[in-house]
Amino acid sequence: MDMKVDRLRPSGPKRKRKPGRPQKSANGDDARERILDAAENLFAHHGLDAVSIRDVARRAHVDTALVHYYFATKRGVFDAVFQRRAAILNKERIAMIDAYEAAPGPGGVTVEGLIEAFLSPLFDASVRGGPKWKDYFALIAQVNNNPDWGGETMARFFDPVIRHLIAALRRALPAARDEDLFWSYHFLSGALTLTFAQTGRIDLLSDGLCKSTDFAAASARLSRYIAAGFEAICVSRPKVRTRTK
Amino acid sequence: MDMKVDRLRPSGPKRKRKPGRPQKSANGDDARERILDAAENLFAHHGLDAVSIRDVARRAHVDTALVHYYFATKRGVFDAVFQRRAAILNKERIAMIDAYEAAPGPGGVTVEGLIEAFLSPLFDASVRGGPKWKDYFALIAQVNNNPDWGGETMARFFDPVIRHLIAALRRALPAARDEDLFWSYHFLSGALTLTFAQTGRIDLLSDGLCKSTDFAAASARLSRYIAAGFEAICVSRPKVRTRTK
DNA sequence: CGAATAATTCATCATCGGGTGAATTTCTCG
DNA sequence: CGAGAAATTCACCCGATGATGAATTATTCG
Repeated sequence: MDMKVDRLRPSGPKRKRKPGRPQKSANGDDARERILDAAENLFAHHGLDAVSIRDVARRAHVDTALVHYYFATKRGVFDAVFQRRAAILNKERIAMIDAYEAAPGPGGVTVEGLIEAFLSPLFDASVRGGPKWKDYFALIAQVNNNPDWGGETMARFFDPVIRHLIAALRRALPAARDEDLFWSYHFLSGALTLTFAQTGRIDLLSDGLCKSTDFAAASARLSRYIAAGFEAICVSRPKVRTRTK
Repeated sequence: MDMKVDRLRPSGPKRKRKPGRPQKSANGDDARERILDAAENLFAHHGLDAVSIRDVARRAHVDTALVHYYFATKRGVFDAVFQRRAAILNKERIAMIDAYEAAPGPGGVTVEGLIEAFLSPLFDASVRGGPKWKDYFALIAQVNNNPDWGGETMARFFDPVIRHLIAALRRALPAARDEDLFWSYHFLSGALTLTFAQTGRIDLLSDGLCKSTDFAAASARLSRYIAAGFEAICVSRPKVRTRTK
């Protein structure tokens, strides 16, 4: 329940190996990577607090102390997991948005096109990147909905991309008000997040007709759905009374 | 991390007090209620696993053993919290949908009208019901996104209402395919859930322009947004290619 | 009142969990 | 090889945690 952040002891090797030499093995089979993979999987499926460092160590076939050696603290493990794939992703997403804006289809820049550009790296990674990427997105889903430190963490890692998207949307919807854009993005974020969480909810609700794991089906619908929402909120403003009460 | 469900010992009093006599106090100040309130608040803000029974007991000014006396196990506490407000809510929501279908506005039943009927009891409770209701919804947000047991739990408590909504939507959108309806609802669920989670994310993203706690602002936009999404996905089907690859 | 039952507290257990310092093995490079 | 650094393991601390049985107080009702 408490959330200590002080780091009393440095973690990891004091002096890095000289760069250029192979780090023990070229594939991702170092203990460090194994720990990250194990943590990613467990955190994604059970949540940060439900998983102990011992669980992670066991799954990585590694001693508990080694986890502390590399990451100092449990939160350190988490941050490392979170960080690992974020950078790759963000670079791709910004590139996609820019590419689309530079060369949209014949009709010019559309909201749907922007949303699609923003989302496609995510769905590409989860559909083609294998189970580890799916785990990672499930992890993000957890964080995004954590009322304690989720907002702050997400902001720290993903705000640049999102501001980039919103700026592009603002250009595509010049009449839109900022509040409407932010709330519209917020709803997008929620819809996306629940999909990534893979809760099995839709499987139960639809009696098996739809599958939580079927990101292709979600991807085929989400952009249109969200684009329509954006346009409904941000384009015509007459019916939205924002001065509430 | 484990999820024991076996209940070895019965919980609570073996014989209930005879009904009709006041249960110690008319207001909600019994220990039992205090425990539920404390748990609701703590679980909502920090998540189930991040909160100990001791935390709950401390906050309720009650001995730890009393919590076990009433609810046997930690999960028992959680279920009781979850259950407490669900029944009330569900009854209201079904009534609202039925009322709207029986007497829609001049234009007949619309998707937006149905969504609004479905959502209004929630926003009413959170705006007018005080902080405990807000806590409760934050709790639901946690559950809804929990990949471990979230889907199952949500289904157990809320599926009837949702199936009711979907049936009504099917009538309003006779051309819609079921997969599209389910996925559309899924996105609605995610958007709603993230709003209820109150992560402070939108506050950071919008530099304070929007507030996570401003459910009125969310409510003013969500129905239109979602209705537009439903219509985009469920009405015209040409562009959606569901047979992916 | 007084017995029965409910509500509540106390003391305690066994385990888990994060974290740590020292020891041990493995690797790298001169 | 052999010194030094990195990687990994071992043994351990100690507070927190879920849970429990017995004891104690409060309440109800005949």
